[in-house]
Amino acid sequence: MSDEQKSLQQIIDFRIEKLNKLKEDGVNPYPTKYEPTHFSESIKSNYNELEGKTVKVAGRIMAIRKMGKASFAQIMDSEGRIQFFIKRDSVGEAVYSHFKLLDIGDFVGVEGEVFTTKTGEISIRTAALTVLAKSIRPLPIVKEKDGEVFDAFSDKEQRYRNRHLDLILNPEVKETFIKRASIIKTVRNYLDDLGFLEVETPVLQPLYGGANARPFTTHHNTLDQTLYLRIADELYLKRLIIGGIDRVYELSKDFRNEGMDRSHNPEFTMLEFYWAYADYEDCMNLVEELFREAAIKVDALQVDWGGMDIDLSKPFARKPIFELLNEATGQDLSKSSDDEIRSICKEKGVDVSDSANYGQMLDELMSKLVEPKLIQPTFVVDYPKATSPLAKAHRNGDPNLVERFELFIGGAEFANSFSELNDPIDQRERLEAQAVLREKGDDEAQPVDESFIQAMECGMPPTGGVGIGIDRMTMLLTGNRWIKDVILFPALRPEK
RNA sequence: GAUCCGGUAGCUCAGCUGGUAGAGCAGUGGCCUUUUAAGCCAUUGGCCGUGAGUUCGAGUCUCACCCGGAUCACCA
Repeated sequence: MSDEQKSLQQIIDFRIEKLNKLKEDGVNPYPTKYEPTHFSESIKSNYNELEGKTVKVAGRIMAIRKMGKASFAQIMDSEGRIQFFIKRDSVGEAVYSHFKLLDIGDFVGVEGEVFTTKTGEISIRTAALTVLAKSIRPLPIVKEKDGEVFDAFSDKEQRYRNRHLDLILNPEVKETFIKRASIIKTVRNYLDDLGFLEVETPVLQPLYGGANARPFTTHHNTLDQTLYLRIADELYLKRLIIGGIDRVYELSKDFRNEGMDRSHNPEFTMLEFYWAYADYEDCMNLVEELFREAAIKVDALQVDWGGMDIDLSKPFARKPIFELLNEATGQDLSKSSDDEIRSICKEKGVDVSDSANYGQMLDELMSKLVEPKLIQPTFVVDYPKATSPLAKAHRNGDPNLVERFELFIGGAEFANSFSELNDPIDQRERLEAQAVLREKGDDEAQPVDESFIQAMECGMPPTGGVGIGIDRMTMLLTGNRWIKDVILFPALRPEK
């Protein structure tokens, strides 16, 4: 009996039997079309006008309560659920017998007048019942009373592996993805209105760059060429800035061949935009407004994120990284040597590898001591040059700093931005320094992209650039703590 | 990658210090013409994640592996 469990097969067999009975009785269980006139929730909210009127609704049967010669059942459509009442004396023996062959999970069309039952539930008194699709595999049964849910379909593995069931049975899932679409639409509209041009750049790249991460590798047969799935769009978008597209953005899937956890999925959605003649402060203002705009659209100006009350309505804080680090360590790290910083790491119980350089140690101190405390939206500004090979040196003349910010909310990073480096000689030196790191075994350091540097040598205007993790933004604005809950089909190990 | 927790019927779960696998829902057969976790009677359904081991005997104990989750590590 193949790999199906016996009892499941039994259920399926029964359903196929019913399917065949319907066919034998001249019912097409899979017709081509049905035209509903109304949806469930709008019927309820417009009851005063619709009472006694005939409506047609279509949806999936989610509950059946049979009482001999009359029954109640509930169908779910795109708006919600509504109950219909079906009586043998009203629809006739034949139709009623067809109804009795239906199961939870089947699609039906119901036509009848709107009324209220004795117990006060707005319902449809069925005059005509149309089978729209018979299901043969059972749905998990979830019941509910007074807001309390029984036997919830809650196993995370099952939910992610069977997203269709998750969507049917856990209404908040659909809600999250409706909001996700709304957030993305808001982002697009916002940038479009400012004159940014949306573009598409290669996913398959001969050389990857624009971030520090390990890539996925693939191979083009005809070209007999190794290609990488992009880890960022940055270098291509800057070529467009060089080419004269002064405001440009891309909403794209990026791919990073790294660990997975509650905030990392191997493929994820990233917004990057580049803005000629602007600097990182302009970008900061834009990002702040963009977040607020999106939050308003999905009603999340104040949002509970895993017990943290995040307030996006107030101006975001802006703090230099060394101010935060100095507060956290009680030392002026901007004036400390590598060895001094190493001993501070030790003192504060922050693990760093022996080979960690200045930038990596500061990174580590930030992520252990500072970032978890950045609950309300905070722009951390003015990063050390060592970890920012694509950012412009700070205008204040400090040779160790670049004009860069990262946005932290609820202890997590949401955006990364800088005044883009447009000095081709400096850029070449910095990428070559990355290449040295690479040779020393840092497989996340970026390779030198000669054609990118050559493009920059043709002249690149001063530019502000930003990357925003759209999945994380969605997590925040929908109150979800797991990236898997904002990605419809998150990466999972294959089922054996 | 490390540690911990979990995997038992289609679903949600119980199963004590080893002694022949349980409930509710769903399903099936009845009864039931205003129910709503509908109800009542009867009833089907298990490679107890996989594989070894210990034992007279393993869902239960040991080991390995697979899948998921949590924490940490790695990582924007």
